[in-house]
Amino acid sequence: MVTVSSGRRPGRPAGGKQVVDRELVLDAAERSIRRDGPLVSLEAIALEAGVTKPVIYARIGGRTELSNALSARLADRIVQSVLSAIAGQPVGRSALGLFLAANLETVAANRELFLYVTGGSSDDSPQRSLYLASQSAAPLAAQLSQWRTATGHDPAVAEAWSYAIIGMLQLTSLWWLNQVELTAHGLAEQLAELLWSGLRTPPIA
Amino acid sequence: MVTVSSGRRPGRPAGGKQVVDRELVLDAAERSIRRDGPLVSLEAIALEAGVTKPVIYARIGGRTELSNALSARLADRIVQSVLSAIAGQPVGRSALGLFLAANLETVAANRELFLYVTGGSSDDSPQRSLYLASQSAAPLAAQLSQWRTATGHDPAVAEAWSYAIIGMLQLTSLWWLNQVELTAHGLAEQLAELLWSGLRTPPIA
DNA sequence: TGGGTAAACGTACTGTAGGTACGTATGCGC
DNA sequence: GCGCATACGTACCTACAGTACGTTTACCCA
Repeated sequence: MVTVSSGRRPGRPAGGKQVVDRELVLDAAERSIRRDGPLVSLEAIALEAGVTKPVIYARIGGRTELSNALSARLADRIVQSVLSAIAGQPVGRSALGLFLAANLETVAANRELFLYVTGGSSDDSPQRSLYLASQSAAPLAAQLSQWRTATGHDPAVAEAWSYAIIGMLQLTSLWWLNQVELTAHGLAEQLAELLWSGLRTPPIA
Repeated sequence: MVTVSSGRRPGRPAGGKQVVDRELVLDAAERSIRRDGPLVSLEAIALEAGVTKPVIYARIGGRTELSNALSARLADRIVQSVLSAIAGQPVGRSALGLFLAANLETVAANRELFLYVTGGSSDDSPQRSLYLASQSAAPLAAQLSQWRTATGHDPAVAEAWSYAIIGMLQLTSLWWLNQVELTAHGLAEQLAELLWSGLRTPPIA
């Protein structure tokens, strides 16, 4: 009898199917990050998934790719949350507040994952922040561009503006997650005021 | 004869003064980062400084502290550059444009350092982004708060807004540094428009 | 003037984590 | 029932952050 400690065993599994697929690895990575913080090692993640390191590499491909894959997950959650929050709302300050609040709430609900993705150590960290950002920025840019055109303005600013808005959210989230004495709604309102009306709020007259 | 390869030699130096002080180490770190990118090892930095690793630890204290010290340097350069750009200017959209342009130009002039500081690998990356941000955000918040009060508005938003603006700049910088087909001035203008007038630019009527 | 002490620093080590080469166990087709 | 491809674990290499310790030198006091 050669029972292995883990449930997993070497050898080709029956059915021609991998026992632990890519999604299960990502699930395990998320659990590990939630439990141990953004500094988890790949080995710990592998252990959590019930496999060994080379399997992680076969499914995902290194720490950078893992981070990208998790970025995609988080970005998707954010986008979904935002879309369902502003569904049916007319473009306007109210919808903007909902957009921001949904963003903040989703980040808060995925706190450790957000920290992992925006800062966790990797080989090319700067590019990774961009990777997460670009996934949220792309749909936003499309919306902005469309809206600018519809209101008779130049849509050329859409891309820069979308990165600006995402960057604003990313850093305020980080700041907010580290001290908080503000509800997501409260912070969203403050940001909405800035973003909707700009700094040029006229003197009270 | 026991000549050491390097110019440095062990033993207590004459004059009771350290040969390589903290500032020289930071200079060496900057040179290394500029030359080899944000992934330089501490050993490479030590070599560049003409000393060995333990000296780095004695002067600075680990990779996190090194990053913080360099953050402080970069933040200081940005603040100085911004101050001299808007000196004497009245608060307004024009000054805002100058503020943003000065920021972008300084970041571009310290490209690798910026990448190191905002993303370089460390143990607690997320906090480090905040560290850099907080140093730029603090003076900005003070200004904002003062201005809001002067114009009869609630200054409570100042802190959140300053992080929002810094975050906007941080991510747009990162995005801009990675493709650029825009001058610093051009991007600054786009951001100034958003930040000054807000999304609520009225339909053309 | 010489010996003891403290300062400064390099050498050499440890631990950890990312990434990889290789062997081995199993299922499937012929 | 025998090759062959597949899937996986074992064991390793490498790089780097961080540290213990020994050695070299200056300073100071007798």
